[in-house]
Amino acid sequence: MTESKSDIIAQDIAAKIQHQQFKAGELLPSESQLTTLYGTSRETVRKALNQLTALGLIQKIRGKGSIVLNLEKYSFPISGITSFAELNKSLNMHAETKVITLKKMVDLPEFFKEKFPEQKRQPGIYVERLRVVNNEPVVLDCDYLFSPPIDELPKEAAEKSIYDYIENKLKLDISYATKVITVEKIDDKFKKLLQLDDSLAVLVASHNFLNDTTLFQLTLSFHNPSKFKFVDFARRQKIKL
Amino acid sequence: MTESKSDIIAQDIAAKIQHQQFKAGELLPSESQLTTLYGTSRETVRKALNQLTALGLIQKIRGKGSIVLNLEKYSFPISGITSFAELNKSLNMHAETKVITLKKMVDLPEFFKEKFPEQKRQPGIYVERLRVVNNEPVVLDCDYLFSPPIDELPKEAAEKSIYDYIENKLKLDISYATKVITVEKIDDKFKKLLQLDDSLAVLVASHNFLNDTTLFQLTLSFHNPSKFKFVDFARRQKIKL
DNA sequence: TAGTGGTCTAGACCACTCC
DNA sequence: GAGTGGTCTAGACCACTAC
Repeated sequence: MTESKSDIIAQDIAAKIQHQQFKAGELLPSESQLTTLYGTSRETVRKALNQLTALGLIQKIRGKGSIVLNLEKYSFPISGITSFAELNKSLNMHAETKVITLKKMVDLPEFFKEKFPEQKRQPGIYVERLRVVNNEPVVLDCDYLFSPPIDELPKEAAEKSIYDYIENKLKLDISYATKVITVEKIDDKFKKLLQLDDSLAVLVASHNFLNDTTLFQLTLSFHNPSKFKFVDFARRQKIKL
Repeated sequence: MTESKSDIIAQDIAAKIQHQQFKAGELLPSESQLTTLYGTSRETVRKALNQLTALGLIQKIRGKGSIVLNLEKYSFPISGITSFAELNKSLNMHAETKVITLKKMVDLPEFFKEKFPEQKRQPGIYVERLRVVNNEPVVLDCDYLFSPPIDELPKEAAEKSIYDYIENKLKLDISYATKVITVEKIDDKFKKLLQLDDSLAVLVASHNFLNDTTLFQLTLSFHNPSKFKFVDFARRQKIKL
């Protein structure tokens, strides 16, 4: 799990952008300058810059240079697969997580089967957690973690960060996810937990995969519609499907 | 606007995946095989594969190979900035677009100013379009195209594809966008157009930029909540912000 | 014309999987 | 040990911007 040179360079530049050492609207040092600065080859610098481009931190313009984009102005996209604990940390929210349920099961809960009809019977761990920000319930996260590869889940891990536990204790390699966002009617139990007037909630359903393409987790997140906000940064596709 | 070798290779492999010439769950030819197959260097092949990885078409596993992922199973993510016309084409929907309004203005409409309070006064073209699928109204798209760079917009372009007009007629280079998804109360006019019972709609607000970081378009899309579906593919971030 | 980013190459070494 | 992908290099040529 050693970091590559290009990752380190990307990290470093990203940090300097966030600390306003490189300011929005200004140009980064040129690729050849960065090459000598970091003592590496140009292609390696370019890989780092490409990561920042994909994230929306910079925009490269041929013949000119790399411009630092203004994140805050159009709202910070924190995409990728990001856990609540990580979000919490990077946004400095005052937030807490209440674990409502945590139990082993031999098969998926019924409402998971409805939303994920393609899933076969498999044992796992079911976790229900309420996210509370400024004393208001914001999200109800329902997770089903398949066993194997996840055979145990300590309560502290569910309270703190399941992803941290999976990556650092179990040494599993979380890689990618597919998410589907819809608006759905929810049942009274969840309605009450989220303190909703209406029975409509925003549902984010996701499949989460390890590096070896193993599906290790299914998630159903029910969001209070009035608190829901999803921010995305997208680049125009060159490849047509 | 010539296509690079790596783009062509990525296109080619993507097409073969879609036509099931490379099937889900199977391995692609190895990088060295692809290198000889396309008569290019390995780094070029790797750039192509990296694009497919970012799109979620394949997963690379060290020591093994590149696995073709199963798109349909977890719902086809069509992210990036994709226009309705392009979506329509790639999904084979029976859809039509009704242009409700198309006019030049000296400043943003009032409700745009509310949603985009940071915007300054600037002339532009305001377009209101209703997207109808299977005779049901699905989305109301409200666009404000800044002049410059967009000084004219023929009605046919609004009916067919604004993006096609901007890219191919005006030769402008659409590059990236930031999107924010929320749930909002909407006014009666829009409620009626979308034939909603409720006054809640899903709002997708986006800033759209050219390659040179010029903001050329603001969009407010009001979605019928019962028809709304947003699909996303995300990879775990290596860079922490 | 000088400087910028965009693409491509041929080769090297490493870490990992599989047998 | 043979084959896979991951990283890095030094150099080349091109297209574009700015002056």
